[in-house]
Amino acid sequence: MQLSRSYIVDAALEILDTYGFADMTMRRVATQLGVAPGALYWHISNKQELVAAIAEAIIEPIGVRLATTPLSPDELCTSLREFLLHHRDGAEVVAAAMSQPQSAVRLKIFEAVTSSISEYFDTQILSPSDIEAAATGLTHLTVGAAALHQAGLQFAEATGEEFDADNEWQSQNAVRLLLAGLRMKELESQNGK
Amino acid sequence: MQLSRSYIVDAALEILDTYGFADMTMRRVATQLGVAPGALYWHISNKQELVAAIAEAIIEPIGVRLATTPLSPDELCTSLREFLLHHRDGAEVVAAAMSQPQSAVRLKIFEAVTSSISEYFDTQILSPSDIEAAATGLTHLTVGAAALHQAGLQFAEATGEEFDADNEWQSQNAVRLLLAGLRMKELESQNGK
DNA sequence: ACCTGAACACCGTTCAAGT
DNA sequence: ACCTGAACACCGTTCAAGT
Repeated sequence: MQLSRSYIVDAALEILDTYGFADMTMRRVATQLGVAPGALYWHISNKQELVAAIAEAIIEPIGVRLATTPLSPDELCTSLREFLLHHRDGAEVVAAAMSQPQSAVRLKIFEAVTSSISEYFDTQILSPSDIEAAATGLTHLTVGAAALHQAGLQFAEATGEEFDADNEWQSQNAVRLLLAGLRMKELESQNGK
Repeated sequence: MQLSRSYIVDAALEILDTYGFADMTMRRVATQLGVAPGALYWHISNKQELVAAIAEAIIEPIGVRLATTPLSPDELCTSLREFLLHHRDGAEVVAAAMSQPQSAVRLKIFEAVTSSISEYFDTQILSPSDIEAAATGLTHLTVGAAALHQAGLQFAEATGEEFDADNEWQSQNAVRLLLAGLRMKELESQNGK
Protein backbone atom coordinates (compact mmCIF):
# COMPACT_ATOMS: atom_id res chain seq x y z
CA MET A 1 0.00 0.00 0.00
CA GLN A 2 1.48 3.27 -1.17
CA LEU A 3 2.16 6.09 1.24
CA SER A 4 0.54 9.44 0.56
CA ARG A 5 0.03 12.84 2.10
CA SER A 6 -3.49 12.06 3.22
CA TYR A 7 -2.50 8.78 4.88
CA ILE A 8 0.13 10.70 6.79
CA VAL A 9 -2.39 13.32 7.91
CA ASP A 10 -4.85 10.62 8.97
CA ALA A 11 -2.23 8.77 10.99
CA ALA A 12 -1.06 11.98 12.63
CA LEU A 13 -4.61 12.93 13.54
CA GLU A 14 -5.14 9.53 15.10
CA ILE A 15 -2.00 9.87 17.20
CA LEU A 16 -3.09 13.38 18.18
CA ASP A 17 -6.47 12.17 19.40
CA THR A 18 -5.03 9.18 21.23
CA TYR A 19 -1.82 10.52 22.77
CA GLY A 20 -1.85 14.32 22.32
CA PHE A 21 0.22 16.94 20.54
CA ALA A 22 3.47 16.17 22.35
CA ASP A 23 3.41 12.62 21.03
CA MET A 24 2.55 13.64 17.49
CA THR A 25 6.12 13.28 16.27
CA MET A 26 7.32 12.49 12.79
CA ARG A 27 8.86 9.27 14.05
CA ARG A 28 5.69 8.05 15.70
CA VAL A 29 3.63 8.88 12.66
CA ALA A 30 6.12 6.89 10.60
CA THR A 31 5.98 3.95 13.03
CA GLN A 32 2.19 3.97 12.96
CA LEU A 33 2.32 3.77 9.18
CA GLY A 34 4.94 0.99 9.29
CA VAL A 35 7.43 3.09 7.43
CA ALA A 36 10.87 4.63 7.97
CA PRO A 37 10.89 8.23 9.28
CA GLY A 38 12.59 9.48 6.13
CA ALA A 39 9.73 8.21 3.99
CA LEU A 40 7.45 10.97 5.25
CA TYR A 41 9.72 13.59 3.75
CA TRP A 42 8.94 12.47 0.25
CA HIS A 43 5.31 13.55 0.75
CA ILE A 44 5.65 16.39 3.24
CA SER A 45 8.49 18.87 3.42
CA ASN A 46 8.65 19.30 7.20
CA LYS A 47 6.75 19.11 10.47
CA GLN A 48 5.37 22.64 10.22
CA GLU A 49 3.59 21.61 7.05
CA LEU A 50 2.15 18.56 8.77
CA VAL A 51 0.91 20.65 11.69
CA ALA A 52 -0.65 23.11 9.25
CA ALA A 53 -2.38 20.26 7.44
CA ILE A 54 -3.70 18.82 10.71
CA ALA A 55 -4.96 22.25 11.73
CA GLU A 56 -6.83 22.57 8.45
CA ALA A 57 -8.35 19.15 8.96
CA ILE A 58 -9.52 20.18 12.42
CA ILE A 59 -11.30 23.32 11.24
CA GLU A 60 -12.54 21.81 8.00
CA PRO A 61 -16.00 21.00 9.44
CA ILE A 62 -16.76 24.69 9.83
CA GLY A 63 -16.47 25.02 6.07
CA VAL A 64 -19.00 22.29 5.36
CA ARG A 65 -21.31 23.58 8.10
CA LEU A 66 -21.16 27.08 6.68
CA ALA A 67 -21.89 25.82 3.17
CA THR A 68 -25.34 24.56 4.17
CA THR A 69 -26.40 26.75 7.13
CA PRO A 70 -25.61 30.44 7.50
CA LEU A 71 -24.27 31.17 10.96
CA SER A 72 -24.21 34.38 12.94
CA PRO A 73 -20.74 35.45 14.14
CA ASP A 74 -21.72 34.32 17.61
CA GLU A 75 -22.81 30.88 16.40
CA LEU A 76 -19.76 30.59 14.19
CA CYS A 77 -17.42 31.12 17.13
CA THR A 78 -19.27 28.55 19.21
CA SER A 79 -19.05 26.18 16.29
CA LEU A 80 -15.34 26.80 15.85
CA ARG A 81 -14.80 26.24 19.55
CA GLU A 82 -16.73 22.99 19.34
CA PHE A 83 -14.59 21.67 16.53
CA LEU A 84 -11.39 22.67 18.30
CA LEU A 85 -12.48 20.77 21.40
CA HIS A 86 -13.39 17.77 19.28
CA HIS A 87 -9.73 16.75 19.00
CA ARG A 88 -7.24 16.32 21.79
CA ASP A 89 -5.08 19.47 21.92
CA GLY A 90 -7.04 20.73 18.91
CA ALA A 91 -6.89 24.36 20.01
CA GLU A 92 -3.16 24.17 20.68
CA VAL A 93 -2.51 22.72 17.23
CA VAL A 94 -4.60 25.37 15.51
CA ALA A 95 -2.96 28.09 17.61
CA ALA A 96 0.46 26.79 16.58
CA ALA A 97 -0.50 26.68 12.91
CA MET A 98 -2.21 30.09 13.06
CA SER A 99 0.80 31.98 14.23
CA GLN A 100 2.83 30.79 11.27
CA PRO A 101 2.69 33.70 8.83
CA GLN A 102 0.76 33.18 5.61
CA SER A 103 -1.10 30.49 7.47
CA ALA A 104 -3.95 28.95 5.48
CA VAL A 105 -5.82 28.06 8.67
CA ARG A 106 -5.87 31.61 9.90
CA LEU A 107 -6.98 32.88 6.53
CA LYS A 108 -9.83 30.37 6.39
CA ILE A 109 -11.07 31.16 9.89
CA PHE A 110 -10.63 34.86 9.23
CA GLU A 111 -12.64 34.67 6.02
CA ALA A 112 -15.40 32.64 7.62
CA VAL A 113 -15.74 35.10 10.48
CA THR A 114 -15.53 38.10 8.18
CA SER A 115 -18.22 36.79 5.84
CA SER A 116 -20.46 35.99 8.78
CA ILE A 117 -20.02 39.51 10.10
CA SER A 118 -20.82 40.88 6.65
CA GLU A 119 -24.17 39.12 6.68
CA TYR A 120 -25.19 40.27 10.13
CA PHE A 121 -23.83 43.80 10.07
CA ASP A 122 -24.04 46.67 7.64
CA THR A 123 -20.79 46.61 5.70
CA GLN A 124 -21.53 49.92 4.00
CA ILE A 125 -21.61 51.70 7.32
CA LEU A 126 -18.98 49.89 9.39
CA SER A 127 -15.36 50.77 8.68
CA PRO A 128 -13.35 47.91 7.15
CA SER A 129 -10.73 48.20 9.86
CA ASP A 130 -13.37 47.60 12.52
CA ILE A 131 -14.58 44.49 10.72
CA GLU A 132 -11.00 43.26 10.40
CA ALA A 133 -10.32 43.97 14.04
CA ALA A 134 -13.49 42.18 15.08
CA ALA A 135 -12.65 39.13 12.96
CA THR A 136 -9.10 38.71 14.24
CA GLY A 137 -10.20 39.55 17.76
CA LEU A 138 -12.93 36.94 17.76
CA THR A 139 -10.55 34.35 16.32
CA HIS A 140 -7.76 34.86 18.83
CA LEU A 141 -10.26 35.01 21.64
CA THR A 142 -11.95 31.78 20.74
CA VAL A 143 -8.81 29.82 20.01
CA GLY A 144 -7.00 31.13 23.07
CA ALA A 145 -9.84 30.37 25.43
CA ALA A 146 -10.29 26.91 23.93
CA ALA A 147 -6.58 26.16 24.36
CA LEU A 148 -6.77 27.17 27.99
CA HIS A 149 -9.89 25.10 28.47
CA GLN A 150 -8.28 21.99 27.02
CA ALA A 151 -5.13 22.43 29.10
CA GLY A 152 -7.31 22.68 32.19
CA LEU A 153 -9.26 19.60 31.20
CA GLN A 154 -6.12 17.54 30.78
CA PHE A 155 -4.69 18.81 34.02
CA ALA A 156 -7.85 17.87 35.87
CA GLU A 157 -7.83 14.47 34.20
CA ALA A 158 -4.21 13.90 35.20
CA THR A 159 -4.58 15.00 38.80
CA GLY A 160 -8.07 13.61 39.29
CA GLU A 161 -9.54 16.91 40.39
CA GLU A 162 -12.91 18.11 39.25
CA PHE A 163 -12.93 20.88 36.72
CA ASP A 164 -14.56 24.33 36.53
CA ALA A 165 -16.13 24.40 33.12
CA ASP A 166 -17.10 28.02 33.50
CA ASN A 167 -14.72 29.22 30.82
CA GLU A 168 -17.09 27.65 28.32
CA TRP A 169 -19.39 30.58 28.98
CA GLN A 170 -16.59 33.04 29.42
CA SER A 171 -15.49 32.58 25.85
CA GLN A 172 -18.96 33.07 24.44
CA ASN A 173 -19.55 36.01 26.72
CA ALA A 174 -16.41 37.70 25.50
CA VAL A 175 -17.48 37.06 21.91
CA ARG A 176 -20.81 38.71 22.63
CA LEU A 177 -19.21 41.71 24.25
CA LEU A 178 -17.04 42.29 21.22
CA LEU A 179 -20.00 41.91 18.88
CA ALA A 180 -22.04 44.28 21.04
CA GLY A 181 -19.24 46.80 20.62
CA LEU A 182 -19.37 46.34 16.88
CA ARG A 183 -23.15 46.83 16.88
CA MET A 184 -22.71 50.03 18.83
CA LYS A 185 -20.24 51.33 16.27
CA GLU A 186 -22.77 50.52 13.61
CA LEU A 187 -25.50 52.49 15.35
CA GLU A 188 -23.16 55.41 16.02
CA SER A 189 -22.23 55.65 12.37
CA GLN A 190 -25.86 55.44 11.34
CA ASN A 191 -26.82 58.35 13.57
CA GLY A 192 -23.73 60.32 12.66
CA LYS A 193 -24.83 60.39 9.05
CA MET B 1 30.34 31.80 41.44
CA GLN B 2 27.32 29.91 42.70
CA LEU B 3 24.45 29.02 40.40
CA SER B 4 20.98 30.22 41.32
CA ARG B 5 17.48 30.38 39.99
CA SER B 6 17.77 34.02 39.03
CA TYR B 7 21.04 33.52 37.16
CA ILE B 8 19.34 30.78 35.18
CA VAL B 9 16.40 33.02 34.35
CA ASP B 10 18.72 35.83 33.28
CA ALA B 11 20.77 33.56 31.04
CA ALA B 12 17.61 32.10 29.50
CA LEU B 13 16.21 35.57 28.82
CA GLU B 14 19.45 36.56 27.14
CA ILE B 15 19.33 33.51 24.89
CA LEU B 16 15.68 34.22 24.15
CA ASP B 17 16.41 37.77 23.05
CA THR B 18 19.44 36.81 21.00
CA TYR B 19 18.39 33.53 19.35
CA GLY B 20 14.65 33.06 19.99
CA PHE B 21 12.40 30.62 21.79
CA ALA B 22 13.44 27.56 19.76
CA ASP B 23 17.03 28.01 20.90
CA MET B 24 16.12 28.56 24.53
CA THR B 25 16.98 24.99 25.52
CA MET B 26 18.11 23.71 28.89
CA ARG B 27 21.39 22.65 27.40
CA ARG B 28 22.14 26.03 25.86
CA VAL B 29 21.24 27.82 29.05
CA ALA B 30 23.63 25.49 30.86
CA THR B 31 26.38 26.10 28.30
CA GLN B 32 25.90 29.86 28.57
CA LEU B 33 26.35 29.56 32.33
CA GLY B 34 29.40 27.31 31.92
CA VAL B 35 27.71 24.48 33.76
CA ALA B 36 26.55 20.91 33.10
CA PRO B 37 22.91 20.52 32.00
CA GLY B 38 22.04 18.54 35.09
CA ALA B 39 23.10 21.42 37.33
CA LEU B 40 20.02 23.40 36.34
CA TYR B 41 17.77 20.76 37.83
CA TRP B 42 19.00 21.50 41.30
CA HIS B 43 17.47 24.98 41.07
CA ILE B 44 14.56 24.44 38.71
CA SER B 45 12.43 21.34 38.47
CA ASN B 46 11.80 21.31 34.74
CA LYS B 47 11.59 23.38 31.57
CA GLN B 48 7.95 24.32 32.08
CA GLU B 49 8.93 26.05 35.26
CA LEU B 50 11.69 27.93 33.49
CA VAL B 51 9.31 29.05 30.74
CA ALA B 52 6.83 30.18 33.39
CA ALA B 53 9.56 32.14 35.16
CA ILE B 54 10.64 33.79 31.90
CA ALA B 55 7.04 34.69 31.13
CA GLU B 56 6.68 36.32 34.52
CA ALA B 57 9.87 38.28 33.93
CA ILE B 58 8.50 39.47 30.59
CA ILE B 59 5.24 40.81 32.01
CA GLU B 60 6.80 42.06 35.24
CA PRO B 61 7.08 45.66 33.96
CA ILE B 62 3.31 45.98 33.81
CA GLY B 63 3.23 45.47 37.57
CA VAL B 64 5.68 48.27 38.25
CA ARG B 65 3.95 50.54 35.75
CA LEU B 66 0.58 49.88 37.33
CA ALA B 67 1.97 50.58 40.80
CA THR B 68 2.72 54.20 39.93
CA THR B 69 0.28 55.14 37.17
CA PRO B 70 -3.30 53.91 36.95
CA LEU B 71 -4.08 52.67 33.44
CA SER B 72 -7.37 52.32 31.62
CA PRO B 73 -8.08 48.81 30.29
CA ASP B 74 -7.29 50.10 26.84
CA GLU B 75 -3.94 51.53 27.92
CA LEU B 76 -3.15 48.45 29.94
CA CYS B 77 -3.57 46.21 26.90
CA THR B 78 -1.36 48.47 24.80
CA SER B 79 1.19 48.39 27.58
CA LEU B 80 1.03 44.61 27.83
CA ARG B 81 1.44 44.35 24.09
CA GLU B 82 4.44 46.63 24.24
CA PHE B 83 6.16 44.52 26.87
CA LEU B 84 5.47 41.33 24.95
CA LEU B 85 7.04 42.81 21.85
CA HIS B 86 10.02 43.96 23.85
CA HIS B 87 11.51 40.44 23.88
CA ARG B 88 12.06 38.17 20.92
CA ASP B 89 9.20 35.63 20.84
CA GLY B 90 7.89 37.27 24.02
CA ALA B 91 4.25 36.75 23.10
CA GLU B 92 4.83 33.09 22.21
CA VAL B 93 6.55 32.46 25.53
CA VAL B 94 3.78 34.12 27.49
CA ALA B 95 1.15 32.27 25.45
CA ALA B 96 2.89 28.98 26.21
CA ALA B 97 3.10 29.76 29.92
CA MET B 98 -0.47 31.05 30.04
CA SER B 99 -2.07 27.91 28.79
CA GLN B 100 -0.49 25.89 31.56
CA PRO B 101 -3.23 25.57 34.17
CA GLN B 102 -2.75 27.35 37.48
CA SER B 103 -0.42 29.62 35.57
CA ALA B 104 0.87 32.52 37.65
CA VAL B 105 1.36 34.64 34.52
CA ARG B 106 -2.24 34.32 33.47
CA LEU B 107 -3.43 35.11 36.96
CA LYS B 108 -1.29 38.21 37.14
CA ILE B 109 -2.42 39.53 33.78
CA PHE B 110 -6.00 38.62 34.60
CA GLU B 111 -5.87 40.47 37.90
CA ALA B 112 -4.28 43.52 36.37
CA VAL B 113 -6.93 43.72 33.65
CA THR B 114 -9.74 43.03 36.09
CA SER B 115 -8.64 45.73 38.51
CA SER B 116 -8.27 48.20 35.67
CA ILE B 117 -11.80 47.39 34.50
CA SER B 118 -13.04 47.84 38.05
CA GLU B 119 -11.71 51.36 38.13
CA TYR B 120 -13.15 52.42 34.82
CA PHE B 121 -16.50 50.64 34.97
CA ASP B 122 -19.24 50.38 37.55
CA THR B 123 -18.66 47.06 39.29
CA GLN B 124 -21.94 47.30 41.20
CA ILE B 125 -23.92 47.31 37.98
CA LEU B 126 -21.91 45.06 35.66
CA SER B 127 -22.29 41.33 36.20
CA PRO B 128 -19.12 39.60 37.48
CA SER B 129 -19.26 37.10 34.65
CA ASP B 130 -19.14 39.93 32.10
CA ILE B 131 -16.11 41.40 33.81
CA GLU B 132 -14.43 38.01 33.86
CA ALA B 133 -15.27 37.43 30.23
CA ALA B 134 -13.94 40.84 29.30
CA ALA B 135 -10.69 40.28 31.20
CA THR B 136 -9.91 36.88 29.69
CA GLY B 137 -11.09 38.04 26.29
CA LEU B 138 -8.82 41.07 26.32
CA THR B 139 -5.89 38.97 27.48
CA HIS B 140 -6.21 36.27 24.84
CA LEU B 141 -6.83 38.86 22.20
CA THR B 142 -3.76 40.90 23.02
CA VAL B 143 -1.40 37.98 23.47
CA GLY B 144 -2.67 36.18 20.37
CA ALA B 145 -2.39 39.22 18.15
CA ALA B 146 1.07 40.00 19.50
CA ALA B 147 2.24 36.44 18.82
CA LEU B 148 1.00 36.68 15.25
CA HIS B 149 2.66 40.06 14.86
CA GLN B 150 6.00 38.76 16.06
CA ALA B 151 5.84 35.71 13.83
CA GLY B 152 5.14 38.00 10.89
CA LEU B 153 8.03 40.25 11.83
CA GLN B 154 10.46 37.37 11.96
CA PHE B 155 9.20 35.95 8.71
CA ALA B 156 9.65 39.30 7.00
CA GLU B 157 13.12 39.61 8.49
CA ALA B 158 14.06 36.13 7.26
CA THR B 159 12.72 36.54 3.74
CA GLY B 160 13.66 40.21 3.38
CA GLU B 161 10.13 41.30 2.54
CA GLU B 162 8.60 44.45 3.95
CA PHE B 163 5.98 44.00 6.59
CA ASP B 164 2.38 45.19 7.06
CA ALA B 165 2.35 46.57 10.57
CA ASP B 166 -1.41 47.12 10.42
CA ASN B 167 -2.13 44.48 13.02
CA GLU B 168 -0.74 46.89 15.59
CA TRP B 169 -3.97 48.85 15.20
CA GLN B 170 -6.09 45.79 14.70
CA SER B 171 -5.31 44.56 18.18
CA GLN B 172 -6.10 47.87 19.81
CA ASN B 173 -9.23 48.22 17.71
CA ALA B 174 -10.45 44.82 18.85
CA VAL B 175 -9.75 45.78 22.45
CA ARG B 176 -11.83 48.92 22.02
CA LEU B 177 -14.69 47.04 20.44
CA LEU B 178 -14.83 44.66 23.38
CA LEU B 179 -14.69 47.53 25.86
CA ALA B 180 -17.40 49.36 23.94
CA GLY B 181 -19.54 46.26 24.33
CA LEU B 182 -18.88 46.26 28.04
CA ARG B 183 -19.81 49.95 28.27
CA MET B 184 -23.06 49.21 26.47
CA LYS B 185 -23.90 46.46 28.95
CA GLU B 186 -23.23 48.94 31.72
CA LEU B 187 -25.63 51.50 30.23
CA GLU B 188 -28.27 48.86 29.58
CA SER B 189 -28.20 47.72 33.19
CA GLN B 190 -28.37 51.30 34.41
CA ASN B 191 -31.49 52.00 32.39
CA GLY B 192 -33.04 48.66 33.22
CA LYS B 193 -33.01 49.52 36.91
C1' DA C 1 24.41 21.31 49.48
C1' DC C 2 25.63 21.63 44.99
C1' DC C 3 27.56 20.02 40.74
C1' DT C 4 29.78 16.66 37.07
C1' DG C 5 29.78 12.77 33.94
C1' DA C 6 27.49 9.97 31.62
C1' DA C 7 23.83 7.86 30.32
C1' DC C 8 18.63 7.07 28.71
C1' DA C 9 15.15 7.64 25.67
C1' DC C 10 13.99 10.31 22.62
C1' DC C 11 13.66 14.33 18.62
C1' DG C 12 13.59 16.48 13.20
C1' DT C 13 15.96 16.10 9.05
C1' DT C 14 19.12 14.45 5.38
C1' DC C 15 20.79 11.50 1.97
C1' DA C 16 23.35 7.75 -0.24
C1' DA C 17 21.82 3.58 -1.59
C1' DG C 18 18.46 0.38 -2.99
C1' DT C 19 14.07 -1.21 -5.73
C1' DA D 1 9.28 7.51 -8.19
C1' DC D 2 9.37 6.05 -3.76
C1' DC D 3 11.42 4.10 0.29
C1' DT D 4 15.19 2.12 3.65
C1' DG D 5 19.22 2.44 6.61
C1' DA D 6 21.88 4.91 8.88
C1' DA D 7 23.61 8.72 10.31
C1' DC D 8 23.89 13.89 12.15
C1' DA D 9 23.08 17.15 15.41
C1' DC D 10 20.44 17.83 18.65
C1' DC D 11 16.68 17.48 22.85
C1' DG D 12 14.83 17.03 28.35
C1' DT D 13 15.71 14.52 32.32
C1' DT D 14 17.90 11.41 35.73
C1' DC D 15 21.21 9.95 38.91
C1' DA D 16 25.37 7.73 40.78
C1' DA D 17 29.40 9.67 42.04
C1' DG D 18 32.27 13.32 43.43
C1' DT D 19 33.45 17.73 46.31
